[in-house]
Amino acid sequence: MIEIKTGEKPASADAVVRDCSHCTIRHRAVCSRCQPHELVELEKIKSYKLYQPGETIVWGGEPLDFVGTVVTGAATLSKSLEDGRRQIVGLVLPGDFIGRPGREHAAYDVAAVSEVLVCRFQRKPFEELLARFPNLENRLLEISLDELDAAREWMLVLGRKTARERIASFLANIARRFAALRRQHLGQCIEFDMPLTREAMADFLGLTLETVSRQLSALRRDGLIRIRQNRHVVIPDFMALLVEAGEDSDGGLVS
Amino acid sequence: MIEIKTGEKPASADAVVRDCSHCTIRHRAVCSRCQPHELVELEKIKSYKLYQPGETIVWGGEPLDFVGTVVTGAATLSKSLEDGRRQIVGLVLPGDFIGRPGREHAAYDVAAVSEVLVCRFQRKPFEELLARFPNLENRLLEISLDELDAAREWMLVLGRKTARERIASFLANIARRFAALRRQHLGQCIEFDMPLTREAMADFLGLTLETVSRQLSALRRDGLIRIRQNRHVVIPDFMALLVEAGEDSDGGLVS
DNA sequence: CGATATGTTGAACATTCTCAAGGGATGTGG
DNA sequence: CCACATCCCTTGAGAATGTTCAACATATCG
Repeated sequence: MIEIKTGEKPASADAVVRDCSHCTIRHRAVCSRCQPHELVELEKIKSYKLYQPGETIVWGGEPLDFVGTVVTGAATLSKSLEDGRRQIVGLVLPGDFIGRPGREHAAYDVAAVSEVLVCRFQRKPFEELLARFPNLENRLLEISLDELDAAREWMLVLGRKTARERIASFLANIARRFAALRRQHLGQCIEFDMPLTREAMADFLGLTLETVSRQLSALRRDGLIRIRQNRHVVIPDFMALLVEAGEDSDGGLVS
Repeated sequence: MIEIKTGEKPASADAVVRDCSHCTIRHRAVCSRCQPHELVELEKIKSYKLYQPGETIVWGGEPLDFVGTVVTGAATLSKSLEDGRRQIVGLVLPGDFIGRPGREHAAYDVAAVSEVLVCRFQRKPFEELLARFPNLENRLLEISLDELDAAREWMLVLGRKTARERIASFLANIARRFAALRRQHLGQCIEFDMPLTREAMADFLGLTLETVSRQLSALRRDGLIRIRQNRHVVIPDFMALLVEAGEDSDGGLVS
């Protein structure tokens, strides 16, 4: 089974990936449909950078001269109001794309929550390749439409779900994404290390960290989840969790 | 000044648009960058359809065999939970795109809130043109990224803003979009007919219709807006409204 | 003009937030 | 190896924002 690092330290980060042919997440990345000769062009404008937990990868509003793909680790996309209220608008996991071609300034803050390895492309040359390689633009369009669907799904969570439903929806989402990365099935018992603190979960869910903590405790009491050492989450019955999330009964296994 | 119909009945709908050269919203639409010979190809797979207020344009989950652009009128994109709770995830105004190329089934409900004229393309042939015309795919990517930004902006509203701030944000949003359609400036006093009922506003804002009504009354009492006949809104001082929305002081006029 | 839709306002209630105190894990230096 | 500090998390009590239920008002449309 292919082991994909998400929270753990990649053993010698620089050595993990050198060229695209050994890349662990290329099947999901923006370059997944590129031909060998196209990859050669991409590699010319590519560089890897490792970010430490807590480090800011992109400052919202600042000029951004690269785009790229997260290879290992987890990062958050967030927006804030002037008085400090923060909303996390996306969780970036391995294979996910960062940055917006065609835009000078970043629209969001991007922050590493664990150690994060990013495969970065200089933005301007990348935009030229986008125009030249339909395979690249195709895939970026698909990725963007998927993220749009995910964002709108989350609007339903933020606008209409209760605190308990939000927590359950969030856990189910994370479980789905980790299962996809590990190529696991969701029918069985699934477990993972929660990449976010309670405070970050609250900022994702539009709640306070106290409410997050209370609802997690409630789900634990009700036997829907188990928690070890605050961060390790076990979901014994995924379908039962989906019911708590207020989702379609079959929404978890299709697609 | 160019008059663009949004809420009003288009005088003889079928006659308004015949060929793309007279289209009122082509500068904003998915086809805005197409060359004349590309428009010829698009016109072959194009047809217009008029929807009545309240009519469903697309049923979420059902097969969808067209995509297209709204020419006149306003429609909502929404998702619902099984128990009936509803969240509007987008407001579709003239020039906006409907549907997702490459997907068999619709992800959201689309419903006309006023009389809506849609310029429809058969989905399969449209996808072929997408692959052949970079100008078309380019523009669709840009549109999708803009909608993604808008969706994430709205996540901040739903997750972190108070009822009063949500209403102010919503009014400011609508004002901005109508001003853009009419090519008006936002510095001056702006007015428009609210396309949504109080209930639909509530479904957009993640509130109840009573809270919407109360907060609108409060904004009216505070002199930030004027309302005539329930639907006609006047914003005498756009910047003051932005302050109530909790946004950057300069966020309204740039871009 | 009456009927139905839509919108407003009030009062009681509920969920979530705020403020506060304390518990547990992890890491560092003595 | 232990004491201590820090960070993260949990739990409680009171407060507040928004919801629910209800009555009434105002448009709109036949």
